[in-house]
Amino acid sequence: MTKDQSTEARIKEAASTIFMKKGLTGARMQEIADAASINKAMLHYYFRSKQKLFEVIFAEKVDALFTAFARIFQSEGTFREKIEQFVDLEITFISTFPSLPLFVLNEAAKNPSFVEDHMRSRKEILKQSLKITYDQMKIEFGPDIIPLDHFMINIFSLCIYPIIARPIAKVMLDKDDAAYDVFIESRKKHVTELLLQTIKVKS
Amino acid sequence: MTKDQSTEARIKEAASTIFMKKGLTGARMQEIADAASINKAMLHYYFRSKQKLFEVIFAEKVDALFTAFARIFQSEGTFREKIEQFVDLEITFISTFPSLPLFVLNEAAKNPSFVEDHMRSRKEILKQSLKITYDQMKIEFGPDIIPLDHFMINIFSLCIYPIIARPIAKVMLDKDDAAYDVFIESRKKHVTELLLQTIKVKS
DNA sequence: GTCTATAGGCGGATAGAC
DNA sequence: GTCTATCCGCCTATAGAC
Repeated sequence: MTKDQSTEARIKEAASTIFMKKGLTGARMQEIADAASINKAMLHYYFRSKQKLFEVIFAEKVDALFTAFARIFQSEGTFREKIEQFVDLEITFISTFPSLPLFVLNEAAKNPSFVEDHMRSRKEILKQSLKITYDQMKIEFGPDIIPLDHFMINIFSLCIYPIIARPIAKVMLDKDDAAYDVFIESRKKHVTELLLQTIKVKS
Repeated sequence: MTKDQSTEARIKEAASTIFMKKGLTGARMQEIADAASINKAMLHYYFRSKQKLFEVIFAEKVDALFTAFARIFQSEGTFREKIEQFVDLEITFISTFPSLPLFVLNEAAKNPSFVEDHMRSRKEILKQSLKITYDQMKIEFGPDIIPLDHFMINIFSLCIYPIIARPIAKVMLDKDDAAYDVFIESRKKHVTELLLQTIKVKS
């Protein structure tokens, strides 16, 4: 928490860390204040209430997720290269912020309407990028390919779930943290091949 | 919350509901007491503290998950039938208790050591069942098949993630709840075919 | 075992000086 | 804008009667 930032920036950075780790209900205003090296009163001065502060942070996180995904999809090249890059970048991104998806999913589950409203405006960028890739698939492989819905969900499932399920998967696969990192790294190639191989999967 | 149960059973049922919905920190003892049609004092009489009550419930949920998975794996028949049944039963099970995986993953992330210790004793049943299916794969398809680790994680990812990501996926796929239910149902066949088709995927 | 009443403290929020 | 001091309600937990 570097001192040479505006107070508001420091608060947001601190709140981001604490909320991600403990969730809305688990976080304490005092803890956020400490992490930002200010006192509780300032939190209320800048963001009025805990709820408001949380909503600002949460909205930013959803944006971060969606824009990251959208940017990842905008890679250039052949269809194979696109998938390769997308899987690589997505796994890398989620690995860098491993608590982000669980945080979003969890708070989304607890407050569906709030989240849905916020995402609705963001999804078009993502859908459009994906559509282009999908059309490219159709040209290359013909019209009889995996439905877009399944394709989309498969990518996200295969990239994200292994990272958010780490504590459980570690135990099931008998791996320590280092070994699990290697495993996740190896999934980049595995998932890419799997996706390419299942373009013509029977519905 | 049927009245004709022991108090302890009613408390556990109520606590289960509330904790799953709101998490440890979001849940209120008063709320649990109300749901169980008793008063707060009884909660402490039976379970001493909120933390203890939570741990009992959480342990039960982890057990429920693992034993359900283990039982699902113990299906009989050809390899194809096994995969078919496993995917079908797993998606059905998670759909019936959609907040269970997110609850476990979330609390696991917040308290890794507690969870890991508890699971370590449970995992063997599951691993053994899966190993049998995998050996069957080897006999049928030869030794050059998808690594067990990836196979295992792929199954869970493809079955579980679409259900826990429902609020987000709904928006991305432009589906209402009914349409999303249909989609999840359609994944039973899709995921089965995908898994069967990728047994010989390049590592 | 079950209840009421209450302790005790934590945590979000505000007042008000500087 | 930033701080200290403080309010006040909520929430866990316990005491103690029945």
